[in-house]
Amino acid sequence: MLHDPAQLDLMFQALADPARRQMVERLSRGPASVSQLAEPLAMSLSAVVQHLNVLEASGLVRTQKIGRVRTCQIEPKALSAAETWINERRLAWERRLDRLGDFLAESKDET
Amino acid sequence: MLHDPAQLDLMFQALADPARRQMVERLSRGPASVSQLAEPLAMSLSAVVQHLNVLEASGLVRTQKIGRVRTCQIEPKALSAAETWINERRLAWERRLDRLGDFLAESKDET
DNA sequence: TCAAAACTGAAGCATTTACTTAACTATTGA
DNA sequence: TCAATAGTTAAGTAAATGCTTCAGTTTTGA
Repeated sequence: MLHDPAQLDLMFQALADPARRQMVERLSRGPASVSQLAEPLAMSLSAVVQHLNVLEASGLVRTQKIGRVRTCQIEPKALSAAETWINERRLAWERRLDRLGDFLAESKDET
Repeated sequence: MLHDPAQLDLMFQALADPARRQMVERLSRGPASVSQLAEPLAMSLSAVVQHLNVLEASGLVRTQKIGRVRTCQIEPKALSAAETWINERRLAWERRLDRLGDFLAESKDET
């Protein structure tokens, strides 16, 4: 599950659009309806729904419809998958730089 | 600089492709030439160069050409911009959930 | 009851993406 | 010197993206 390439594709792709990031920012401050998400965005409601579908497919956002209102909220776990991938890369190159540092320090000692 | 939407677009877009993530993973273990990056990928060298251009434009990767070999390495600072954005969202909803928890606890007291 | 509110879905369109092949330019090692 | 190596660039293409408009469907409040 974790590290599924296709899952990460969808996640990063979802975050690669400013409108969708804005929607995620809004939702990180609390649940919202589709209309509320649309309000600050300069595009049709239809376009917002399409962005929302992308976010939902990526697992970043979960929605439930009650009556005629669809309420959206962030799925915290999903975001951490992206975070984990980035952290692992960072760890890898930090470890590498440490080893490199050690190597250089040793080389210096050997003069 | 930090939080520049266009910059984040490029970054997340760059990470939204499995081939490019694989290249980043390879580079997080140390510098590599274009051919070395291409070796595990089932696509033409030309395609790899194009992916590399995307990574370079996003700021995630820096390259320098010496002789006929282009050597590529990760730009650590760039990755942390994406990390920061994600962390801020996580912080926002964690704070919100805390407040919500407090509110629910208080409501309970008031019975 | 019935118009307004809140979406939803389909079709169309311009742009971007992710490749391909092919032709090209430097560098280098024997 | 000169063929192999390493990469670059351009052109073409199929598919995906990010919108639009328009024509629905449910719900709901007066």
